[in-house]
Amino acid sequence: MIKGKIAVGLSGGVDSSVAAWLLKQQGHDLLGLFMINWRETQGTLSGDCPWEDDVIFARLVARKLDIPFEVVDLSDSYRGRVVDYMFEEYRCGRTPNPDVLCNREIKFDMFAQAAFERGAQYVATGHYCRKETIHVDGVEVYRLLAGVDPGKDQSYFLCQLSQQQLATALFPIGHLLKSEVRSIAEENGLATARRKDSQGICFVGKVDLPIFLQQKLEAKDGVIVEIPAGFDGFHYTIPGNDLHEKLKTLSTPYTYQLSDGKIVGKHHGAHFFTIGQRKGLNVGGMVEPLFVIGIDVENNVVYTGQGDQHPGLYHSALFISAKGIHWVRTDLEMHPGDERRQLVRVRYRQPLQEATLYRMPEGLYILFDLPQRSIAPGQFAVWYDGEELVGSGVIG
RNA sequence: UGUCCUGUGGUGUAAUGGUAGCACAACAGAUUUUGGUUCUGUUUGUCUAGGUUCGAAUCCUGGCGGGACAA
Repeated sequence: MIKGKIAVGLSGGVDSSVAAWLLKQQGHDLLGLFMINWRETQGTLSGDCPWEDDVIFARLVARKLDIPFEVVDLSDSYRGRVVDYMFEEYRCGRTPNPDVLCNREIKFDMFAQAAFERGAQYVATGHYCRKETIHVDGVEVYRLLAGVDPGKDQSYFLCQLSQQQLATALFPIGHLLKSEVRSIAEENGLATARRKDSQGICFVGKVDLPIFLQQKLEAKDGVIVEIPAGFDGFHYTIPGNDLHEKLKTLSTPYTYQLSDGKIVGKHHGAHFFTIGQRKGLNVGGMVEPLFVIGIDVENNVVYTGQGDQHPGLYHSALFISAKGIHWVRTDLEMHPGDERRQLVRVRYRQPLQEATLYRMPEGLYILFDLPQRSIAPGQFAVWYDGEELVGSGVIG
């Protein structure tokens, strides 16, 4: 039962506006909060202060609903907990997911604290996902479920939330379709009804990533190497009975050397690329497009393969170190030796994939029924039981 | 230095006398609360100077550039 004041994170978009409207209809005591996460314009497209327009819309909605409104500046925390992590991951040749961190570290941590300090008991957001409360052995357990709109489910971005964080979280629009959200906004005269959905890193806005990254990561000229499809280091299945060894091999990212291929171009820093990337390589004259299949930041080499069927683009397994495993459903945690069938995705909006999870002493192996395209270290693998998000982890 | 071959958009190629096409790249838009992917669209070219021809990327000559062989 929801009791007490609810702080709604108003972003100036239609989703959070409708979330607030619905709560208002239900008669809750509301507080609208707008958070500033990023104040700089360096590297951002579309020019100046993207949040200036947003805050105007957020305020309009708050006024319309007749609820108190306040702006909280969390840009220092955002820089320290999200942006610095981003730079660091890219520096290591990995591909971070700032929005997953933003939810774990900012919206459902710093922002929630700010809400609690203002007397709120709950924090509501405009995410397309649902929360359900059940009882396990007499203890309340929160389930994080996919949004009902199959095209908008955003549970992926909340994959790092804890039971504690879920306890005070509310997702008022998770049972609605995007189209329904739009029409509710339209019918009730919310100013955000027709605003374009936000894109890009949340609260920073659309950025030109290489330029954004160059604030902290320096450009270094290096070579682009094409690895032939016939390279003998690829494997999706391997013979043998030693499951553990097999999982280790299948989940290890392929590594290459200069001598494994031929130089086809130049780049300005291997750390600006990500696995699976096609655009930006600036290498033409190929029969099929080139995709990034490996990044060596030590030697500053970008390895590529030709065509979307190149074997270097696919892996049938991935590994998550023991300390990188996160259980949303802590009561369903796997222990060394356990094995479980789950549905898995390795990026937002990817259709769920059939897979088997193997918990070993050193971590968790996920073996897919079908090889998966461009699994990028640094991204989050998220596993579901049906529509319930059970756990997640950073791909190693 | 001599002989032979070759020179098409940013790159790789197609068109051997009749409107210069394709792929990749690049750029733009769409999709997308990460990165990336994907979709759609757009831009850009016959090395140069002459000649033959109704008409030349295509044939001829010179120049320039590249490659191979020769010494």
